[in-house]
Amino acid sequence: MADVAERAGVSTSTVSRTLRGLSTVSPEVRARVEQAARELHFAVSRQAASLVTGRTGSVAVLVPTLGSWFMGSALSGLAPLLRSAGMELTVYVIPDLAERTSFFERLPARRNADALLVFSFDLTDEETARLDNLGMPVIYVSQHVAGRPSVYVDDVAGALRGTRHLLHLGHRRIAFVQSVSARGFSFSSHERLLGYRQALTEAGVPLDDDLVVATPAGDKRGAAEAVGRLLSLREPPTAVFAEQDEIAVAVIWTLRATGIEVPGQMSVLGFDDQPSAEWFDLTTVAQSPSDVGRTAGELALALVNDTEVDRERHIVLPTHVIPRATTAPPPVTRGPRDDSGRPPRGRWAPRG
Amino acid sequence: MADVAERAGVSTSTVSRTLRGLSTVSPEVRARVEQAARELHFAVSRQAASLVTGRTGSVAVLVPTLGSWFMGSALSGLAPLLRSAGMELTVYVIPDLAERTSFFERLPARRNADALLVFSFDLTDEETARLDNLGMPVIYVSQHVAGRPSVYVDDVAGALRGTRHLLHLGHRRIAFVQSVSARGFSFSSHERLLGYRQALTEAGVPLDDDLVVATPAGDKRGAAEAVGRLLSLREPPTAVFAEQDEIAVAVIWTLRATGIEVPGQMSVLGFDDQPSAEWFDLTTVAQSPSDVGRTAGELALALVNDTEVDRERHIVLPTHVIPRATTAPPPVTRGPRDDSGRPPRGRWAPRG
DNA sequence: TTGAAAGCGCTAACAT
DNA sequence: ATGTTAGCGCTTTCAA
Repeated sequence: MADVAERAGVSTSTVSRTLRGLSTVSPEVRARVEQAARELHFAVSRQAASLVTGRTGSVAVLVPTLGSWFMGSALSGLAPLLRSAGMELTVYVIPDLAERTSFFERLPARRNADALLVFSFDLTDEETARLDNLGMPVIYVSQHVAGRPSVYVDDVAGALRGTRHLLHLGHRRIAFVQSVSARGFSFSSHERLLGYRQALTEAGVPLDDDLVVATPAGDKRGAAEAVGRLLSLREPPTAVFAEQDEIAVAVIWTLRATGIEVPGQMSVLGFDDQPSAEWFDLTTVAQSPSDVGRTAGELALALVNDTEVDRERHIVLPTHVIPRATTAPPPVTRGPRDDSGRPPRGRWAPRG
Repeated sequence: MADVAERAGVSTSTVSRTLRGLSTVSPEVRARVEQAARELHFAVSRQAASLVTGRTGSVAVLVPTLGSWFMGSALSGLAPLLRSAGMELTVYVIPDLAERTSFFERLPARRNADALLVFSFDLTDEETARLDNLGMPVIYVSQHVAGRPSVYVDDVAGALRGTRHLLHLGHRRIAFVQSVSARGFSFSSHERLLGYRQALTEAGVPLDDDLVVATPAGDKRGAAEAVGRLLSLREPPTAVFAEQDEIAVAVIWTLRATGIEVPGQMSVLGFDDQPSAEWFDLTTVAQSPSDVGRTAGELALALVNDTEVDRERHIVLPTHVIPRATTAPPPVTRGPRDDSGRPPRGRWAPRG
C-alpha cells in the first residue's frame, strides 16, 4: 500500500480511504490512486486490515460433507450472496466424529471469521455452549436450536402434506422409510416422521410402528431389507413415504427388481426434489436448499452488521408436493386380508 | 496472547513458541502455557500471524459451481487433506461471466491465500497470465495448462476404453453425445471426443460427424432432440456414448419413452460413475473426483512448502470402465440398411 | 531456554 | 480533503 501511495503521490491513509470507497476523497486523487493500484496489481491484505478492524471479512460454514445434493445446493445459494457483500467463504468439513471432536476442541474458526453457519448437525448442549462463546454470531441451519438464530425447512409440514397426498389417493397402509444417520448428523428425520404421524392421526388412521423402517441412504442392500420387512408384514403397505429422494429411488429399485409395479401396486413418495427425482418421475416433497443457504447468509450478514436483528430469530422455509408418476391410488382389493388383493410376493427377498 | 502469557507467567514470545510446537520450550513451561491457553479458550489469530509470516494458512479454490457431483466430490477429497495440514479452505464460486470478469479483475485471492486451485475453467491466455502474477502457486485442476502444474483425469484414455468396450460388443455405428457448456467452463468434452475418435480409427470404423450431437446436460428436451437426430439418420447408431452420466440418463429416459429398449435395441454408455449411474445400472467410464481433489491438494501443499517440486508437473489420473446393464451386443440385423433390423421408429419424436 | 523489542500492513483517531 | 501517528496481535531477530 505504501508503494501505491508513493506512486499516486499521497499518504497511505488516502489510499486506504480510496480503496474502501469512503467519500472523503477528492475525485482527482481518487482517480490517481485507483490507477496506481491497478498498475501495481494491488489488493488489500484482509489479514492486515482485520487486525485493525477486528473483522475478518469472511463467513465460515461448518458442514458434514460437500458431496450431498443438499449441501451443494445450499452453498451455491449462499456463495453469491457473500460475494456481493464482499465476504469470503471459508468451509470447515467435518465428516466424522474425530474431526468433529477436534473442531469443537480447537474451534479454529475463532477469530478467523465474522460469523459461523452450522449446517445439519445434531449438536450436544455442550457443543452449543462452546459455540455460544465463540465470539461471533452463529447461525444454525437445518436444525432448530432454541434461543439461537436458526434457518430450516418446515419438515413437519412437508411430511404432513406428503402423507396427506397419499391419504387423498386412498392409501391407508402407508409406510415410512427413515434414514439411519450414524454420526450425529441431523437430516430432519425426526421432524419428517412427526409430520407423517400427524397426518395419519388427523385422518384417523392408526399408527403402526411396523410400518416405520430405517435404512442407510444410498444403500441398495439396506433398502432391500427395509422393503422386505414391509412386504412380509401380515398387512403390507400400499404406499411408501421415503424420508429422502435418495431412499425413495432405492425403494423403487428394489420394488421393481422384485416385480412389484410402481405406482400400480405400490406408491412411492420422496422428499427433497433433487435432480434425480425428475429422472425417476418421482412424486416428492420439494424443498429449496439454495433458499436455505441464501436466507441463512442474509441472517448472518445482518447479525454481523449488527442491524437490529432478533438474535433468536427462527426462519422457517416452505415445502410443496410435486405430483409425478410414482404415486397413484392403491390397487383395488377385494377386502382387507384377502391375499389376492396384495402385491405379488414371489421374489421380494433381498438379493445379494 | 498477552493474557495467556500473563496467566502462565511467561512472555508472549514463549507462548508463541509453545503454541507453534517449537522444541525450544522447556516441558514445564510448555505445560503451564498450554493449560493457560486452554483455560482462556485461546486460539491464535491467523490474521495477525500471517501479517508476520507472510503466509495466510489457507488454500483457495476457484470453482464454477458447488452443486455438481464432480465439484462436491473433489472438494470432499480436498478438505480433509487441508485440515490435516492445518490449512483452511476458502471457496470462490464463479457461476457466470460477470462474476468471472470481476474475479480476474480484482483477484481477491491475492495475498489472502497461500495457493489457488482453479477447477474446470477454460481460461483465456490473458486470464492465465493474470494468475501467473498472483504471487502464489496456482494449480490447474481438470484442465491441461502447458507449463503450469495441472491435475486431471485421463479423459482421452477413458473415452478410448469406453468406445473400445462398445466396439468389442460388436457395435460399429456408435454415436457420441457431447454436452454444450455455454459459459467457458471445461468439462473435458474435447478430450473425451478425441478418445472416442481414436478408438474408432484404430478399429477401422469410419468417423461420421452425423453421429456426434450435443445437448445441455440435465435437460430432457435437449436430450430428446439429440436422440431424435440420431434416430432419424439413414443409418442410426446401435450404441450411444454420452460424455457424462447425466446425459446418458437423459438419453436412456428418452429412448425408453420412445419405446426403444436399452440395451436390447440400443446400448448406452456414460462417463463419470456418479451415484445415479448405479441406480440406472448404467455402464460407464468411472473417474474419481475425490482423488482429483486430494491429489491437487497434495500438489498445492508441496508447492506452498517449496519442497523440491517440478513446477510444471502434470498429474494424470486413471479411469476404468464399469460394465453394467445398459450395454450389450447390437441387435441382430439381416444386413446393413435393412429396415427390419433397425430399432422401431414409431414414437421417437421429442415430446413436449 | 527465555525475554525485550521491532515491525509485518493496515485502519482510525487526531491534527491540519 | 489529506497527512501523521499510534497501535491491532502476532512472529522473529537479538540479547541474556
